[in-house]
Amino acid sequence: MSTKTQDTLQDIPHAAPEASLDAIPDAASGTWPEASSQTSWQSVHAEVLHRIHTRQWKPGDLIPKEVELAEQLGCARATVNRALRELAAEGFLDRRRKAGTRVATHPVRRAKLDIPVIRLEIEGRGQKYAYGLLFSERRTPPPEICTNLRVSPDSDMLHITSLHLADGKPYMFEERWVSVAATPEIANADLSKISANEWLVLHAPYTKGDISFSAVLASETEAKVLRTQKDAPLFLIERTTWNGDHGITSARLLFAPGYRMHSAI
Amino acid sequence: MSTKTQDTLQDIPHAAPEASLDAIPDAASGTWPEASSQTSWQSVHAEVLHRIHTRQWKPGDLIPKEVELAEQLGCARATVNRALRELAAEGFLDRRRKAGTRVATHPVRRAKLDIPVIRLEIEGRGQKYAYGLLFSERRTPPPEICTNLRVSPDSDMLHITSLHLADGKPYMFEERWVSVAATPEIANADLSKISANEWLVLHAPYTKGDISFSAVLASETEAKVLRTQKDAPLFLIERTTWNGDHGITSARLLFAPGYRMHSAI
DNA sequence: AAATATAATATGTCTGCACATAATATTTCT
DNA sequence: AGAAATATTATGTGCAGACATATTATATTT
Repeated sequence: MSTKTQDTLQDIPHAAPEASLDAIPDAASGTWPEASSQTSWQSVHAEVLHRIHTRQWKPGDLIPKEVELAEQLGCARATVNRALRELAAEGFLDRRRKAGTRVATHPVRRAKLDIPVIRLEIEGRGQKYAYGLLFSERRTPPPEICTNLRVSPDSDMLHITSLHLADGKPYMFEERWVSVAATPEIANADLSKISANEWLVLHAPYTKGDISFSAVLASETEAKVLRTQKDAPLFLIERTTWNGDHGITSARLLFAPGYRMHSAI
Repeated sequence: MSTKTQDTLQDIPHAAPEASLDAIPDAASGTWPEASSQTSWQSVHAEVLHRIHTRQWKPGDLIPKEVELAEQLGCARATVNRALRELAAEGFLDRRRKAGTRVATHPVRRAKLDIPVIRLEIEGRGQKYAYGLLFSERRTPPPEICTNLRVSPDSDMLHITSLHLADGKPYMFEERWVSVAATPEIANADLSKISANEWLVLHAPYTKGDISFSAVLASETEAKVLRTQKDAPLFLIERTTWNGDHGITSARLLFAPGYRMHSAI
């Protein structure tokens, strides 16, 4: 899967002394598009990453400053800046204003977890999605929800449990509390048609959220709903969101045994 | 008013009536003083996010084009571009070249999981970290590792199991296979002093990685090592990394009961 | 009417320049 | 010497202008 990045790397080093921004003749490159003409920030990104990977620059090393690199690679400082900024955001570099840029000593790997709406997750795998509303009531929340969402014990809330299925098999069991005060319109939504999850995504924006992952044992009822054994190991996602100071919703998502969440890093 | 552009943007936050504005806790909040008379991309970022949160721009809506926004907010297009680009990267916006920019209909939330070296994770919580090498051998890998790492069944590998402790209590049980061919120097490392995890971070860069999370039951031996019961629910991280086409290492990280991984979104 | 070429357009990126900011290095003062 | 003021410097950000590229909209041809 060596894309053209490799090639561009090779190209970078020879920086034309004069040739400023004039159209570089495509020369012999006529092969694949977007190959040569652009000494882009992506090339710089790739080149720097390459130097890190080949250990020309080792963890902790101070790398050349932006102007120097720009000169070396034959591009503008802004371009180098863009590349280094992204690399820093990805955790490969540490940058500090007057101190310079160095290779991260402890590459805190940032796994980017895309957490799509459950329906899309299932459909994305080519399975058939189905959804069932199990239970719904409007009442005051139990203490732990109050703590979680930081709402008062007498708030008006919706308590919903539902089941998401993939190809007809139980996939995820959702138990959710929604603040009606924060999103009054949900009282009118037909939650047997659209999942609360999805409704909220479309109608209740949030500014802040919290998500946690853990492993738990299936209780008797949970096992029954998910059609598995009591004490089966279940993957649990707990999720809470706020809009400003308003607690919006708090959910417990229990996945059927065998569920694996994964990601590239 | 006075000059030309400068003032306009600082005013933005006030543009909206009442309430929700103060809901933005951090970010630009502190920096309202006249200090920066220039319009920052962060202000634009905040303003756009604000309009999304207040549903002036709803999911699916097409928002003004960059030049218009730039004019509206009194800044350069590059500045708007930077803000919108970040918002798109964060999953709030969808952008396509001639089609324009619209509010994401299914805000795929990106949880950024910081996965630090285990030692730092523990020390970061103020606990005392300890590490013990349980077992180490050099041999050919079992089939599933071959598949995982895509190496041949007769490759020279290191098989290591170790235990990480927090405040003296078992925290994580690690079973790892390392390709000696890919990183020969590891044969000389003293893995009773430094964990393979940490050694690899410093000496074996990788270009590609894969990580997955799931819930499993503790086997008898796993339970014993982690000082818990057989069939306890354990949080499992499986991790594999490559450098180019070379499989580097594949690890199974089993966390003691009660472990929760979490993140803000 | 369908297929194809052509124009229009919003975003993507590069450049050169200027100034802001944070941190370090140096000097000055007590 | 130690503290405080000052200079230095690498990164951070803003701007205007130009061109590149992807896509859509429109015109033209078959």
